Amino acid sequence: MGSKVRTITITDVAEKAGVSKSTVSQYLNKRYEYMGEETKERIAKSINELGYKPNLIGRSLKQKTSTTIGVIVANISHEFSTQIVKSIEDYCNASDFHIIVCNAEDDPKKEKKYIDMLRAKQIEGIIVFPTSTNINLYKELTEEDYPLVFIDRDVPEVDVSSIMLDNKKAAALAVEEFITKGYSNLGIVTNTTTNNVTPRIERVNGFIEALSVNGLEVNGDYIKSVGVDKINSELEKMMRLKMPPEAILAGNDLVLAEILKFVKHHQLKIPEDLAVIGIDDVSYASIYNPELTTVAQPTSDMGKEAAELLLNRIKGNHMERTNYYYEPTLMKRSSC
Amino acid sequence: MGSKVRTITITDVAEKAGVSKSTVSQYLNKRYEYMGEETKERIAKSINELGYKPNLIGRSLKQKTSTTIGVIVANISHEFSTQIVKSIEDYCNASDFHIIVCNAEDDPKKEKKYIDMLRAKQIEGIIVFPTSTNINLYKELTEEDYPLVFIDRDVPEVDVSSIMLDNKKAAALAVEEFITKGYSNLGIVTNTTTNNVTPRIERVNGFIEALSVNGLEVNGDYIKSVGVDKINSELEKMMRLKMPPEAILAGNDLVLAEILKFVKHHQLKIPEDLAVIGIDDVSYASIYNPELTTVAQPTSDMGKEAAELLLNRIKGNHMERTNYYYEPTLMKRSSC
DNA sequence: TTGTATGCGTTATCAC
DNA sequence: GTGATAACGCATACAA
Repeated sequence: MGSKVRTITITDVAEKAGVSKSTVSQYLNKRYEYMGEETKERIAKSINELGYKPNLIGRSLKQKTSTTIGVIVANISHEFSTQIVKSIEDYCNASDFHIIVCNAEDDPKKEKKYIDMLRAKQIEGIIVFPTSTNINLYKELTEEDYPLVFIDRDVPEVDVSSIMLDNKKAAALAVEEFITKGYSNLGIVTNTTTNNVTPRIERVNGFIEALSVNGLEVNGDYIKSVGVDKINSELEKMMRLKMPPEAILAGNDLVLAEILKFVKHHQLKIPEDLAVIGIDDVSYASIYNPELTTVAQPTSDMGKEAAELLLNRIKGNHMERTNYYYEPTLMKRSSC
Repeated sequence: MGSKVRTITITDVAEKAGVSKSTVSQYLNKRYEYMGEETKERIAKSINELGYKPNLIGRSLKQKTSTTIGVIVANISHEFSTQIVKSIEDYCNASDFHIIVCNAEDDPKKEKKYIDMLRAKQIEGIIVFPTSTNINLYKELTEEDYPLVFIDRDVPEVDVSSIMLDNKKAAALAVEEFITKGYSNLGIVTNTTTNNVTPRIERVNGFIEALSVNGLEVNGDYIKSVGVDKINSELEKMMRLKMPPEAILAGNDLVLAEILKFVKHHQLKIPEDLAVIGIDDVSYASIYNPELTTVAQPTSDMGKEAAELLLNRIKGNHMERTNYYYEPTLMKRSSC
């Protein structure tokens, strides 16, 4: 371990205290019940003097637990991800669990690699932002009864609980706000939906439903799901229509950034020339000019729930698969 | 690990293949030299059929290595931190090392807790954004020859290499840009420097030096290092001076956000009423109105260097303590 | 109340 | 070329 000093073990403590290894082990695990006061003190003293630190690897091997869970985020560059991670960590910290954060970078291969690694390290469970391409891998894990919780996205084919935003409602909130402000030609731009990432699909569906419910016409030209690199050209097309949209809902933070770039480049005014709402309450929403109206996710609650669910599951409380839908919040500002 | 299925081990593979554990172990560790082709094949077959996955905990215990390093970030909410983490991860990934990310939230107690935990888990080394309050802890680690690398901040009292921005130069770049654009009453606002966080101090010093070098007067009223919650009131004071500053350098992303809030609240125009440059190239710099001139850190190079340094150290190449100063880049945009 | 013996899954030594 | 055996650091059943 890099240290030249011989690492000191429970045996050293035992010798120094003049007791056996097992007694020291009992002490470490706070099974004081039948232990003499004097023994306790001698052990405590030896531990201190030797600077003994228990080796968790030894313990893990014996007990087959590691008090550690893994978190595989789809892409750590999203603010959403770091907020969730922070919340998971808070909860785990309070429960004396550790977390290993892995960044799959939207790559199923990397995701698989990390899952394998975490299992090999005897990590007790994983919270995943699933890529939806590793369905068979997820199935394998559930068949082996390996504790797993999804967050942000759902994988219907697999029997795993998922913590999600109520994406339909998020879109509906935005649509209603647009309508309240007097817009009726509404558009939505999201990342590509071809790889079945559920939030994107649900947001588009929620958007369409909300239009219908509010008696507005659905215009296919105003609905685009494309890769981030193609957003700009799609916006070009959309805004050159005879009747361009008056307002656009951005499916996430990256899409929002693309839209703002477009607006800036064409020197449009928000909201006069184009009204905008973004899903995800980006860090600069309230300092942007104009301030950006957004739909916020309760990341803190969502992360906590995911961690709680997983830890309970690890502690043996088996529970049925449930999807948890969290309420989005409209942050009214001035971009609409 | 939660699986009801009995976990299958090297022994099972050995039995099934009709060889001994040692032979299987050799195979796993690719010491094929004296191994019969046929034996290899039988082992490979057994591994496949049984779905055997090596248990890294067992290996760790025996070999006293974990091929894992820890990264303790001061505060994961800074974009800077996630960029660094991403870069470290890339490097480690390529070297088949794993990383455990911990978030100290600027709390030395948490930092200590994480360091203890990582060591107990036999993690082979740590990259830290140091809080500067755990000096004795760092000293202990170096005395035990435990691999450690600092990033972002320096701790002069401790014999550990550090990867940093050339903070003085960063401040100087901003000052020069201000001067080029014709401003001469320059100010700087940073987070509080009372807790000895070196970048903040260096940025202020660099700022002052750059003023002198360029023949400008240093005005103490224009130089503020205060907690984030006090920035607004300090700005109020500063801008109410008979002669307020024409331009302000923001010490980091959080300070920049506060300044932008202030500007917005007072309906000032950037750069006409107040020119602004921020250290840290925030994600919204190029979409803000106006686009924000910033000083960028080469996060990718910095993270890579930190990882490389630590991994080399772990592999035994002892090296003298060195501080690495990385070149900042001025991102010329329109806020100045 | 404490000690002895054994095993967790792996690798390393050395004999065969 | 391959296999017995011990060891890593710890926890636990059982004995004392």
